[in-house]
Amino acid sequence: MKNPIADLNKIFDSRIRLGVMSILIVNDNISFNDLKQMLELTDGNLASHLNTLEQAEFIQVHKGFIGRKTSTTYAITALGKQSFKAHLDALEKMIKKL
Amino acid sequence: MKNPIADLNKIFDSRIRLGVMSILIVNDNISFNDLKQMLELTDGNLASHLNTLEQAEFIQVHKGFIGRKTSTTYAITALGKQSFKAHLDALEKMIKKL
DNA sequence: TTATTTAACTTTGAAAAACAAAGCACTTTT
DNA sequence: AAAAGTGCTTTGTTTTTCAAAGTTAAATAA
Repeated sequence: MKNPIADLNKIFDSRIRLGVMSILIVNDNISFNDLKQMLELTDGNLASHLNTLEQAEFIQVHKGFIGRKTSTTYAITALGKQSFKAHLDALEKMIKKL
Repeated sequence: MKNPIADLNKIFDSRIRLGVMSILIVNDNISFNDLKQMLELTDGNLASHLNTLEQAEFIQVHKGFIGRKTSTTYAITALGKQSFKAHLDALEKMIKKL
């Protein structure tokens, strides 16, 4: 039998990062604060998970302005979309024996 | 918007425990060694994850014999089955926006 | 104009979790 | 008798998680 977890991406073990990705895959330009409120996290915790996702090039940061006020938003990258979908596929395959 | 990760079970963050559950939900009486080989883990690592699942009462250990040789097998409990399914439902809901 | 608040972080440090390696008790195989 | 397998536990290191506090810069309230 083949190892059923071999195709799961370690980065998506964390339900927080899973949550971020599932939000970003349907919403572009979500702000730090939106994510923080949706996922009910502290600043530091969210920032560090966003960092992990950014290092992996699964998300991109956009620093922009609303008027003259800075506004940071996050978006999923092509690689992120692909990796996330691959992870979901692997999950599905693992479970489809049900 | 409702927190999309609130219903995910923290115990199933680990892809190893996810793997164990996905094997046990379809196979009863899987041995330590079977799991170890299927998931490609060291003894210590597997044992500690099995312990976590046992503490949570998601799996049960059966110590038996094959002939006169000891044989330990693992099985999912009703609670384990229920919790695992609830987790998968939560995952599905989180992702169904796709 | 001074004070407070908000956004988006970074830094720090503690606690928890993951993991490999080695040891162990017991049994079977050679 | 020696080697090997099963199912662990113990030990110790590395990694990860997380909260709290500090930071910079702008916006708003007093």
